[in-house]
Order: sequence, then structure tokens, then C-alpha cells
Amino acid sequence: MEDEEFYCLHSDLCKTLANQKRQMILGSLRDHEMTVSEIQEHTGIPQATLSQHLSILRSHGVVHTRRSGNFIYYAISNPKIIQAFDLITEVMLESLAQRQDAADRALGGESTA
Amino acid sequence: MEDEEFYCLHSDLCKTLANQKRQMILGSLRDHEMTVSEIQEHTGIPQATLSQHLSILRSHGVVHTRRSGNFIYYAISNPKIIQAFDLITEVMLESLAQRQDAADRALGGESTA
DNA sequence: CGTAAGCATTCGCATATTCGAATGTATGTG
DNA sequence: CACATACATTCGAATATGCGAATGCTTACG
Repeated sequence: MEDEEFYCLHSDLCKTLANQKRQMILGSLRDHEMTVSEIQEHTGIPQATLSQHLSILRSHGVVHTRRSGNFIYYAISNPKIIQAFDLITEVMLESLAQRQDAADRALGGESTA
Repeated sequence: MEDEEFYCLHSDLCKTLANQKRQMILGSLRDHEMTVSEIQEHTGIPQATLSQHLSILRSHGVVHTRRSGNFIYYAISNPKIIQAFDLITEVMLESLAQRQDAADRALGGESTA
């Protein structure tokens, strides 16, 4: 695979994950599959919007579906998605903590001015 | 932290990573720090555009800088960023492989139609 | 077949992102 | 100080994304 293609696919997958509502959806699905209406209830996202986001997640292979009668169950395709999600959470929290430290230090040193 | 705030920060960090050029930059920086002009040479991104992307990465704490004379060295702040990057790469490759399998099967079964 | 429930898709608008051209700023050198 | 190098910022236009309203499709049930 060429570099350009690689980075394009990679950033496409990242873009898929880089949306607040889609992350709420993944957060709902992380432990078990759910029907659309269950996700809707759990996240509060309106039906049309939810369906669009599910469509995006589907088309990028992030989730897959199973029909049972009138309901469609969504589930996360690859558990590594959750691992990546959690890693980014860690980075986020560590970054926040560092910033807080820096802010504290700046505030503490202020009085010497 | 509230859910809304959590998902907002999380998706913000993801958005920061979800750009082809920014990923090329991270790909350049993954093993060692680099000056802006080195990154420019390595990636082929024009100076102004590169500087803008570096600014975004900086403001989200993904990279940090060190000045040495006339040069500014950029480096990745948290090695977990690379781990997450690589995880997403794995997901991407596994997803591609699955699709390829599915396509092969579809093609193989075609003759029975 | 008719109707209802569950979900998907289309459309148009508002907003956000991306990019390069032009310009600005900080550091080193003579 | 003048000037060059290295990098940052601003600006405006093109493009992409996110959203809800309206509508379509599929399955279940009588």
C-alpha cells in the first residue's frame, strides 16, 4: 500500500470515530449489541440523525448489523476499536492533568512577580 | 466529568488526529523529534499549511516544541498517541481484509446464479 | 391486502474545515 | 542596524460535515 493511500484510509477511519454522537453510540455499544431504538433511548439522538451516523459507522466497517424480526441489532465489529477509544481517553485525561499542573504552577509562581 | 463534556473532549482529540496531513506529520515524528523544515521535506506539505497543522496539534497537546537557535523541534507528547495510531491501523487493515474476503466469496458464488 | 412499527435515505441549509497567498514575528549573522 | 532564515498567523474562498424535515423501504400482523 502506498503512503498516500495508507494515510487516506487511516484518516478516513479516524474521521469516522471523530464525532461526538458517533462516540456516544460506540459508548453505548461497547458492552453489548443494541437495537436502533435502544441506542436512541440511551443516547437521546433523534432517529434520523442516529440512523445517518449508524450508516457512516456501518459503511466504514466499524459496526455490523443483524436483523431479528422488526428490529436491527448493531454491534461493534472489532474490539480493537474499543481499545483505541480507551487509549485516546487516556491520552486525553493525561493531557488534561498536565495542563492543570502547568496552570497550577503558573498560578503558584505568580506571587513572586 | 459529565458525559457530554467527556465525549466532546474525546471527539475533539479524535478530530485532531483525523486528518491525512496531520497523520503524515505524526508518522514523521513517531521515532524522533524534527524541525519544521525537516517535516516539510519529509512530508512535502507546504510551509503555511504545515504550520497550521502543527498549530492544531500543539493546541491540543498532541505535540510539544523546543527551540534551538533558529530552529523549532517538534515531538510527540504522549507515546500513547502512537499506540492509538497503530491500533487504528490494525483495525483498518483487518477491516480491509474482511472486505476482500467478502468480495472474494461473492465472486466465487457468482457462478452458481 | 392494509396498516403499523422500526429503520433508512434524500434534500436543503447552516456551520466547520481545509488550503494557499500574503504577511508578520523571532532569531542568528555581519 | 540590516538582512536572511525559520517559522507563525491572518484572510478569503472552496469544500466537507452535521442536522432535521420529509419521505421511502422492510417486516410483522390481522
